[in-house]
Amino acid sequence: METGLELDTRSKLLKAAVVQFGKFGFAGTSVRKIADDAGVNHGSIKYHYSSKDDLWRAAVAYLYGLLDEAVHKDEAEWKNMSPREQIINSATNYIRFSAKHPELSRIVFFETMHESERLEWLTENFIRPYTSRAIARVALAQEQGVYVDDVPAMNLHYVNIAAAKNIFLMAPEIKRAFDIDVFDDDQIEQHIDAVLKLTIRPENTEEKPSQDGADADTSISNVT
Amino acid sequence: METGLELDTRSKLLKAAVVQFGKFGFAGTSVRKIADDAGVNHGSIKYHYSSKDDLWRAAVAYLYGLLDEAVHKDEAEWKNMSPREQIINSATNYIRFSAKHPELSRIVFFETMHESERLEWLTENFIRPYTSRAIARVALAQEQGVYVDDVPAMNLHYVNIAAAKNIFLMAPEIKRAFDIDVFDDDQIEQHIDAVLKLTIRPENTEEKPSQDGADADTSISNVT
DNA sequence: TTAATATTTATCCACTCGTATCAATTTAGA
DNA sequence: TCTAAATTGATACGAGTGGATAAATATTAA
Repeated sequence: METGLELDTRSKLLKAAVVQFGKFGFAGTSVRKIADDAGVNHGSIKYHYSSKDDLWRAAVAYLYGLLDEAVHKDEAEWKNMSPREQIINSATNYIRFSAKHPELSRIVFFETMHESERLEWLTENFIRPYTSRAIARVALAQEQGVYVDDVPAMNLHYVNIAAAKNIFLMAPEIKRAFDIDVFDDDQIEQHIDAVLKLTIRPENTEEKPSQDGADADTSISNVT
Repeated sequence: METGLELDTRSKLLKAAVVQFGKFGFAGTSVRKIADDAGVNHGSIKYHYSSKDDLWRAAVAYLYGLLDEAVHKDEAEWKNMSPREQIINSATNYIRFSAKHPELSRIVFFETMHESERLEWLTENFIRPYTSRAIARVALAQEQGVYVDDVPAMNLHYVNIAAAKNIFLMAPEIKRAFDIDVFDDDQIEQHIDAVLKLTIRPENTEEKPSQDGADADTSISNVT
């Protein structure tokens, strides 16, 4: 049991749970719908996960695992990169993950405006440690001249992550209102390029003499 | 009936609905809880609003009314302002509104990832017209040098609004994880200052000769 | 005061929810 | 093959849901 390899009822339930919780949140999701989507009897949820709450936690932990994997997948190469390149690399990976799994942000968001044991668990186990590290990285990058430094690191951090993922959270709206699919690869790359241009300081602002602005486009977008 | 002045059952229900729908979304909110919060019998909802759905629509329309009012409250003075000052003014008002009524963004967000008649109504009546105008304004401001112009207006728009409001949507998280209340007036002003610094081009980038960077802080933050 | 209307309250109903229970079935080990 | 465990399936239950109905009360007009 629990080898991590099974692609059966248990993992089918997890996948379906990610989708449903991502769309409707904990309160708006019914375990019967999850079971239907997974193609299994709803009694099986009680067996594989002791409750709806447990299934929700499993879905969250699964997604945070994917996030961590995605953002750090090039970590081995960071030692060969400048601070600037590291930031660009992790930001790019974060944006790609946000496009691939908007569910995580949504699930967190659903829980965010009211007290609950779920929120407590979420904060202690994921949000606080994750955000603390992220803000520290932002502050460091500010010192290194990668970000502007006349703005508090916390504000900058929340602007950064919002800039990165908001467009994907709005995706159905945008599709509906303007018939643009922001999950198209082209759109994703365009958004990466836009966010990096908007959030990261031009390379030659302070120290170096002006180099050349013409190919900033490619230099900023094709790192990974 | 319906004079717009009554501060009674009907408006008490509306206020309570805004709060509840903002916290839990349509699916997660029960009309009984709304009635309890308003201090009235839940049967009254059927009387004043014909259904939960109607009450939700009324709450949305009410909030969009407040938004419009907030963003355009200085519109009379726009003719005396430079394009840059207009953008700063409306952005500032938008951020203040986002701090005062994070419910609107949340309510929209709850509906955003799945099809429904509510989403259709929302898109047609509010999102599409509102966003179209906003993106057009962004594009114009790009031409006028207020925003950077090497980024598509749509991406810039979604980064802008995300940067403006995300921190307030994360408020309970931030309070919980770092004990910071982003709704404090100081925090709000700090955030306005940060967002304007991050999204709006420095005044002297292109045309003018470099003037002075020292008081950019006050010049950008105290407009309204 | 009286009659008509507007509003509130108290129940009721059909339905969905999460979950508990237990039988049926499949799988694995001897 | 036989047995025990693991897994799945069918059903039931109490709680909570939105909405409907009609009685009770408050308000207004005559």
